[in-house]
Amino acid sequence: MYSSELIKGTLKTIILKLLSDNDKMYGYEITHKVKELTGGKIQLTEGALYPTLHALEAQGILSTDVVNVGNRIRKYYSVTPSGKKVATEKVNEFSEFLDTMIFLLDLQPKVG
Amino acid sequence: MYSSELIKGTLKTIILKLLSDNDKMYGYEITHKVKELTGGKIQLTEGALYPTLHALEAQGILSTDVVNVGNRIRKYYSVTPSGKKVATEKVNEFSEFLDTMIFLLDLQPKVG
DNA sequence: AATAATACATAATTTTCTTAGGTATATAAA
DNA sequence: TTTATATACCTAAGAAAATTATGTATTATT
Repeated sequence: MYSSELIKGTLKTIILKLLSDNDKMYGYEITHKVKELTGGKIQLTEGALYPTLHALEAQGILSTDVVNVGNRIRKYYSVTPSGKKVATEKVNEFSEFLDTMIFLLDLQPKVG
Repeated sequence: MYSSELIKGTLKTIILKLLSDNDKMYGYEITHKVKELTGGKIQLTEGALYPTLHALEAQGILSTDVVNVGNRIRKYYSVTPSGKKVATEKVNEFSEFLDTMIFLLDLQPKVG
């Protein structure tokens, strides 16, 4: 688990990347997917996640589809057509930022 | 210039890396060095820098040496012996975080 | 029956940064 | 010579983003 300081500012980028790749996901699913993919090193908190999802929806970047699963609701989020562009830009900007930080901190990243 | 959101949480790491490599630097020098090294993509603001330097000093991670240059003062910061360990840990943690983000966002970093 | 997991949400507080200002000296340009 | 720019420190009010702590409710497991 990384110090929360490090993860600051990455939430929107992570959400938009996952939703770009997965067509539709719901909040609870996002937190678990991120935890799984990072081996528990990044754990999104609901207090940060839900307000961010709501904000992205209000900005027209995400759209929602509320589904009933038994007696429980599940709110699926998808990237809107106009949101796709924003998502790509966010990820690209983060990628450039990483390159800058790798240079600045003189790091040797593992290449996948 | 990256969106400020992206840079959030990286200030301490940047400061500690620069001071680890450069023995001693003063605040104004740090902002200019970072701007120079990143081609203007990262510009530290004084309102963020100085309080952080003061906090790191209060924590015993940095020590200061005030020098008179003409009639002006210049406050040099250095990493203390015990601070060296903190600095290394910070940079290492950031390095691991980068690897995690590269995997999570499916990025291909430039290798230096 | 009690606990954990699923699934949503908000509100108070804290952390961190931005914006905007303040002080003062030295240098370059108009 | 006055004005602007650069050097060099600093703080305080406010905004932004996250944490922590709750709250509601259903479903599955022990």
